[in-house]
Amino acid sequence: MKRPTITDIAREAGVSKGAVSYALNGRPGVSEATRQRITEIARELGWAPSSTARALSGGRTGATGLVLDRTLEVFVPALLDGFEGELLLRVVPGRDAAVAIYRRWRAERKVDGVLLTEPGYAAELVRIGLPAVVLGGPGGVPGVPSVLVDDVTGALEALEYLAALGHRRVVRIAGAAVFADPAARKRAFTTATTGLPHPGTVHPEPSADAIRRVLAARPRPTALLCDTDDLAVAALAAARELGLAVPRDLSVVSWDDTPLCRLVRPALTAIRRPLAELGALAASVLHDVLAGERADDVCASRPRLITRGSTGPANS
Amino acid sequence: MKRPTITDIAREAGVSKGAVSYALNGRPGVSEATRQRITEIARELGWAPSSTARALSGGRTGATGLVLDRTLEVFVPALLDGFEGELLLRVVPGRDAAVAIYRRWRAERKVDGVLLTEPGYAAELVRIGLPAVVLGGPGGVPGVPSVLVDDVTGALEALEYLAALGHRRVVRIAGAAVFADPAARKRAFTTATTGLPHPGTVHPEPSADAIRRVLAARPRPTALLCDTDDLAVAALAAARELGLAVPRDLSVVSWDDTPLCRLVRPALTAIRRPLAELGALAASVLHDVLAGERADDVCASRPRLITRGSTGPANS
DNA sequence: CCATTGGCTGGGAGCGCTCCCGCGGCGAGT
DNA sequence: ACTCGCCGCGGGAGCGCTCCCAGCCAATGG
Repeated sequence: MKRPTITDIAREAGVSKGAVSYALNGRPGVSEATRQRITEIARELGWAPSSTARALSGGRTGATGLVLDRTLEVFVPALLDGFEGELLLRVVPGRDAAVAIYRRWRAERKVDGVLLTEPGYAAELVRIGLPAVVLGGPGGVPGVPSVLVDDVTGALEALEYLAALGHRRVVRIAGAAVFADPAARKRAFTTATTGLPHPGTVHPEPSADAIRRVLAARPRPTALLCDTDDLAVAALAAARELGLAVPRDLSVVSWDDTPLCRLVRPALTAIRRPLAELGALAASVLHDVLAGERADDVCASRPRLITRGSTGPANS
Repeated sequence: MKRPTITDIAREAGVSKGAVSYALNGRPGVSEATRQRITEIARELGWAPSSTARALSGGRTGATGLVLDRTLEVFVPALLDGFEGELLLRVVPGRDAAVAIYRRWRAERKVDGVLLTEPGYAAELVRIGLPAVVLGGPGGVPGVPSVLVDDVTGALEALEYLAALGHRRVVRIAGAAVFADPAARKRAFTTATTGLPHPGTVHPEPSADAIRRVLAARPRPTALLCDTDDLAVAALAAARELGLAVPRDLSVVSWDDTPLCRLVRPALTAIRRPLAELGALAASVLHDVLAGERADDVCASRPRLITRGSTGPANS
């Protein structure tokens, strides 16, 4: 009942361990006939490579690390969906704890590389010497490529849609958007709204209070573009408290389209970002980095606007 | 710049590898003086144990596996919060894929054990030969202990609270609650409501349609106890569509208290389960199982009722 | 004073795999 | 026909750690 090793296979096949290793890894050094035979024996012995032995010998663990801040919870499944391979996950309370984990992972050779959920860590990771890929953030640190979502076209599409509905006073509620470049969003929003008679403004505070204040302004905005789904839900709540009907008096567009958007009433129109694709891209970029190839920033396909009940024609 | 190994430490300290190993692992066999010296040298050399070498030699990887179904997304952070150590995470589309992952993890010695999010896998895991712990579900499979949340007292507290508010017609909306034993919840609900003039009923279908149908019944229930936060949000939406004001015409109590409960309006009264504690318990129980000790089911501390705006006095 | 005990320690054999080195054997070149 | 070169494979040395075993020395009892 003991687990078979390549030594067992070698004995069974009458060859050496080395030959078995080459054969099973599909690399040159053995004849096709021998390879076939070895593969067959391995199959019927039920052999599977020991990840630990591989890791020791090869210096690679095959796992990628992800240190999570609590705010990201909702996005992990979507991200992992596209991510091939295992993720070693760790939830930490703050920045120092995160850096400590990165250090330890590096020292203990626990992971080959890590995914960063915010660009602020990139420089630190370079210092630690752990390969890393930034999700969604702006690049800039040499050796730490980013995988990006094109928030600019996403924002443009949403704003064009709102413009077509007659909205002229659009306010963006900026917030702690994950996998996003705040500067890019801001730029996209301001350039897209410069043609409007009442240029859209950006509100920097993500609190519910801020939303109430925005809605109390005169003339009142007819549409909100919220950086996160949470903010959009908070906006719905604020509108309700102020006696504003959505979408009659106010249209709300959200960013991300987590399941939450379909649960609330009215259901939220949202800019859906291809998060699964982001995960897949991150995996392949990290792979390139580990292979020693120079990896550049890559961009996922454009977001799509999902229209639901929270948007409608402007009414003033 | 090479990473120090215990051999380096041994050379530096003038002792053998074996002595270093014993000293750094705090086990008997070396004198206290030698241990001190070795520890000091290890520290100044910046030594950290190689997890891969440990895993190869010791047969333990130190990692726990968690295969995720997409429905659980929201709970992972809370769970991990209490879980000490790393979790190897994998999202899969269905049951077969999950079993395949378990098999592979076992064959490749990727993880020491796994956390199960539903009891249905327990028997399979025994067959595969992977140590496992069931989160929240009913036990029953020998060798696979469960960590439980006391849903009975949670349900009782909520129902007592509703009774005190004058509610006599309470309906439970059953759903796909995670980390829970459906049978226990049902039992708790039926026993707690047998004293009421209109005994509470359990509706087995978790859809929004079902909720609408429940609310269309005459006499209409005055309170709903929803198995999940999603269902509670759906209930709020359904109530709204039917012109029912919450909490004036209908009180809604939710189970779990994810952040969602505070975002919607009215904010949801919820039975908060100690999920972080569940994670911590799971870690320690799994530890016991791995140590070969017989582990029994354990129960986390009782849930707490968090009252918010979705509940109020009965109005009919 | 010598044998026995017991605490410390050095040596070394694995754990399962990768990869380098080198050796036979075969076909091709002159 | 002889040599050269290359292909296919065997042998073995690590990777860093754990843990068993035997040897050493001091303390102790007879």
